[in-house]
Amino acid sequence: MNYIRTKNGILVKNAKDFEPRHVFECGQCFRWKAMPGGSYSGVAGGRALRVKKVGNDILLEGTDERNFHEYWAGYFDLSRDYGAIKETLSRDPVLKRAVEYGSGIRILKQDVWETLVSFIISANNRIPRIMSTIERMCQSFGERKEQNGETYFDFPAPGRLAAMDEKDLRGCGCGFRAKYVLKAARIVSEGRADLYSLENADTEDARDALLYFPGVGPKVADCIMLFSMAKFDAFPVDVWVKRVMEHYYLKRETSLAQIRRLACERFGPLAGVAQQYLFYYARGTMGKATDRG
DNA sequence: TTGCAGGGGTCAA
DNA sequence: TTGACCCCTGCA
Repeated sequence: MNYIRTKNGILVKNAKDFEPRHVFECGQCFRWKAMPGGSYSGVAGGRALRVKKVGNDILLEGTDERNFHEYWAGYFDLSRDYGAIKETLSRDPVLKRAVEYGSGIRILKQDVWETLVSFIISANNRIPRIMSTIERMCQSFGERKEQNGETYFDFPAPGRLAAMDEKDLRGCGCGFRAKYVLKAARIVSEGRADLYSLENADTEDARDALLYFPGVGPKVADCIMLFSMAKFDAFPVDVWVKRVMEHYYLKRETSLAQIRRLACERFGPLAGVAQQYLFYYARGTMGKATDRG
């Protein structure tokens, strides 16, 4: 990819398949906030960043070239050709519309531990509350850092959360998910599961391993694999994806497991990317979407 | 103003 | 297969 250094950041040139609003509001991440003027501000990988579209370019403010290469280029999946992915998916007439609607979506490569906890919290929950719960957890238990005079908080490490009580986590707004987060933290910090090795496992094996965590069912496991392990054949089915799949493809009430199976057959190794376009399309066009950040 | 249903699922029975 | 689960919001 092409980029130039600026005074306090990196300008990625001709990033035509990168629209910050699509990337940050398609439901894959919870720590990016929309700022006045259309930029997004967030924390990932222990680093703070501001992201803004400038014409056809993307300005990443608050990083240097080293951190850009070490972290952000991978996080934003910048080496992948989403134009080619969209072309392939657009052979399907429904996906063609969905891809046009969310043309700037990219699948982020997020931290596995943070993604595990975030999606445990997402169960039967709404986006604004998920975001505020995670932010409170970070402020209460995450490492405090400063960058250009601004304070931000890292996502708390497994050992840090493992040392807490259930009531501490309830205090952050986790609700009934507090016990799941706590147990997951203890499993990871005690070395009973190696989250980061799952990236190298095949999708079915990684899925089985994730289902071992309390609070992780089929949908959450698929989200973790798609949004932190680049397993693009994972197809998370939530109510919106169920809705859009039944409406445009299946024409009848269908079980979650069956929708997942049919989608994987139909979309193959790009099923997860297709899911993101369909999800964003459904959220924007099908009925009420009152809880969008 | 108050009350109630329901939400980007999972668990347990 | 079904109800309970935190708690906040929208709506009657």
